[in-house]
Amino acid sequence: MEPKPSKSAGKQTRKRVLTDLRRGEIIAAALKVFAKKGFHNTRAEDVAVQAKIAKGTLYLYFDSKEAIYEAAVTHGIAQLQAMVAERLQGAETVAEQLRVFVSTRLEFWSHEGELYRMVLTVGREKKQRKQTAASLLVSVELLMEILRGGIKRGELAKRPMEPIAWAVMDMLRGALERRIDGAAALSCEAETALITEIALRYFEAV
Amino acid sequence: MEPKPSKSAGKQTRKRVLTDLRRGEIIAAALKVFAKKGFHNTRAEDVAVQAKIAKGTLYLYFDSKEAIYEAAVTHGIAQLQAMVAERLQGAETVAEQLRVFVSTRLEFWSHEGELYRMVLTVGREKKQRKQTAASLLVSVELLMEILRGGIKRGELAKRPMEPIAWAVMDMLRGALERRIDGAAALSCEAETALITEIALRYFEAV
Amino acid sequence: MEPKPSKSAGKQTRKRVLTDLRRGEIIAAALKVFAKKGFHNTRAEDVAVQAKIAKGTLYLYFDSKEAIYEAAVTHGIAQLQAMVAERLQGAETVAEQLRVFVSTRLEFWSHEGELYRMVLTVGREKKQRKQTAASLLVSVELLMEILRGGIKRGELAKRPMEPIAWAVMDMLRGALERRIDGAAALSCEAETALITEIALRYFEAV
Amino acid sequence: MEPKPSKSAGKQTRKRVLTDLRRGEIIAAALKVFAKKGFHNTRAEDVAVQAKIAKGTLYLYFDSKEAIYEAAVTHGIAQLQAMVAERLQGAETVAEQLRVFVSTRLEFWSHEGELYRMVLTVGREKKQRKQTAASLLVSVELLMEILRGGIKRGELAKRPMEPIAWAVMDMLRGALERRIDGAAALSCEAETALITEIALRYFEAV
DNA sequence: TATGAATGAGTTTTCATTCAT
DNA sequence: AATGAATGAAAACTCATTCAT
Repeated sequence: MEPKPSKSAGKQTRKRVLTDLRRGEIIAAALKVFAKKGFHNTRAEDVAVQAKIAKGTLYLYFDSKEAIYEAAVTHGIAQLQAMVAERLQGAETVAEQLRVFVSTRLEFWSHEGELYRMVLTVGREKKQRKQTAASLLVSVELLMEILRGGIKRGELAKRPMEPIAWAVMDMLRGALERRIDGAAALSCEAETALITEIALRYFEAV
Repeated sequence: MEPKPSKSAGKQTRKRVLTDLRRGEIIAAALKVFAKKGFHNTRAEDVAVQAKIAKGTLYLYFDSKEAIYEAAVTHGIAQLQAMVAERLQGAETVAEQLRVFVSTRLEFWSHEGELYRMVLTVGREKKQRKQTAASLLVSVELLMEILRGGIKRGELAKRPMEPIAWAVMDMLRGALERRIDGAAALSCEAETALITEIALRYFEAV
Repeated sequence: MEPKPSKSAGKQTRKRVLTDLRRGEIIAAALKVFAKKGFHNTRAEDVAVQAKIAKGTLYLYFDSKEAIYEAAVTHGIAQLQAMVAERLQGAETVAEQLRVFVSTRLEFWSHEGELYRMVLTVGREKKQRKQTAASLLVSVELLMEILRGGIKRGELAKRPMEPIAWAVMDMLRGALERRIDGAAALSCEAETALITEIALRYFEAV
Repeated sequence: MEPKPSKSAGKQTRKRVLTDLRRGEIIAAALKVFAKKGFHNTRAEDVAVQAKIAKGTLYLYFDSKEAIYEAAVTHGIAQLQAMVAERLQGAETVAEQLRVFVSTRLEFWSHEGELYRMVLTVGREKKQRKQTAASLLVSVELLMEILRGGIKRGELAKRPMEPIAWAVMDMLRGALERRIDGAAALSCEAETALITEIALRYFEAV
């Protein structure tokens, strides 16, 4: 009935750190098994085994199997967005900004392949659809902001931006998946270059 | 393990036709419910109810819930490929062929949104991954064939084709999903024009 | 999510009869095990085993373990009340009516000892308290009706009835429990006579 | 299996007193929560929280959740019997003794409503049944002793005593429960008077 | 002595699949 | 062929009890 007791939201440093540590371990374990076998085909106990704890212990740190998934995704997304924001600091031209936008994402998810794969399988189910869509939207908006800057500074011709922004996201996603599936034909850099080029060509005057 | 014996592969015409009819009805029903609630959240009985038959009857026509999924996908893919092949007959220039390639897919899946959504959710799970990948490959190869023709005929500059082929597939997929999710910003035609243009710009001489 | 499909509430005679039969068997089995081991110490599977069906089958006929309990009680109470009402038909004097009221209950529950014991253990828990209290109230009101008739006809002195009505119910309950526990000192008839006598004495003029 | 070794049965006064203190606190806490939510729906941790100690500490003082229940009951019963014995000192006539017997019980349990409610729900389960029955028997015997005295002294007619003794206990219990459930119609005194009157009327010569 | 994180057996319930009719 | 009642394996989650600190 009562919700988990406010999960380490206080500030008792010692306990809080330990708790967060455990939660982190569980998330990592979950990532591994969810990615490998899919969310639905993974039993809560599989996660526990992977995390080397007992089944019941999971429920000391999370309310449900779903809660673990959500925590994992939220955590990953936050990390990525922070990283992108940081790297964008040093980029001045549109071309450079685009490159950062694309390559950071590509690299991040290449590392976090398990998380990515998990999002792919679970993220499309009804319940998660909104969450997934929302976080995509944030990315598209950032991208449009970048393009808008380029147009304003005259680096790009004035053309509708939204469609190409989505197209970039689509290509990014495709590249990512092929990477994670081991079916990538290009290096990270080459892939980045390609997507960037396509986007820039779209904004060349006719 | 063994597939249903009466896969209607024999030649008793009467019975075979009836069987195929039923299988088709079941597939259509499955499509509807799988797409709506997701594969895992759909009970075999839901499919049966939708198909207006009894639960047990399902198993006269399919070995398992999974088998229904597979049949549905295979069936859809085959239909699509036939349609594309046919429409390509009348297309001569690369631009026209690209347009057909893209718009046919867009239209087909827009109609078959349920099937598409199902593939999206289920198709990424381990078991189905190969099947999904294989059918994608077929499409990419067809697309490359089109591009190759264009280069040969001098309509396109000579550039590496595989990356852009995948990029087209990615954009197509993205467009499709937004369509199906009701989040599409462009009409089918506009979407097609955009993707085609991007592809062609890529092949413009520098 | 959806409630059981309106449990044989229709009128398709064949199926309905069969379903009710099964439900009855399950209730009987539940009575046995709940009474013996207590509601909480009985696993759903124990009921199934007793009913000689599989665990899952329970859930074709009832929504939950609790639902079985409720059905059993409701069923028993209804039976009892019908029986009392019927036997009261032939009773004219207060003394006779009281005798019927008491003895019918005593006999009924002696037979339905399992049900009674179940009500005793489960019926006091928060959730069921209201149900139990309500059905008691019905009995007390019937009893007061009987007494009121006696006073009106001058067979009894005019004294407050409610307290003695409850007292009769209390004695009845005690007698019942000792019976069921095998600790009864008197026969059913003697017990009935005693309680009736005590009630009547209370109404003797001072 | 063995009861806790340090049942404070030894004689190290200091430790023993402390231990008993703690046990008492735990019992009081248990009473509160068991009465409120029922034995089965109370988690060991609930008791601990109520007692403001840690979950593990419970098990330093009691072997199990059940042991706490038993201790609580035993403790309560002992208290009651001591109180009744004391108050009976000053009572000389049967009427007076009956009044004391009834009213003391009524008052005691009214105060200890939580304990009483707990006994009601848990006391009927197999394991506790004997304990409950035994302590009832003690009361009935005391009551019969009182009645026997009355008969011997000629205050009461000579009639079988056991049945009426049980009847008194039954009415007492009923009155108690209605009190605790907040459904009592009479005051403690009126209730006592009623029960006493009924018992005495039973012993009036015909 | 006190703690509370960890454990894992045990419980309810679901649902793919079978099979007697 | 068609049915749908029956099955029982599995899965999520709970909680009494233990034990390292």
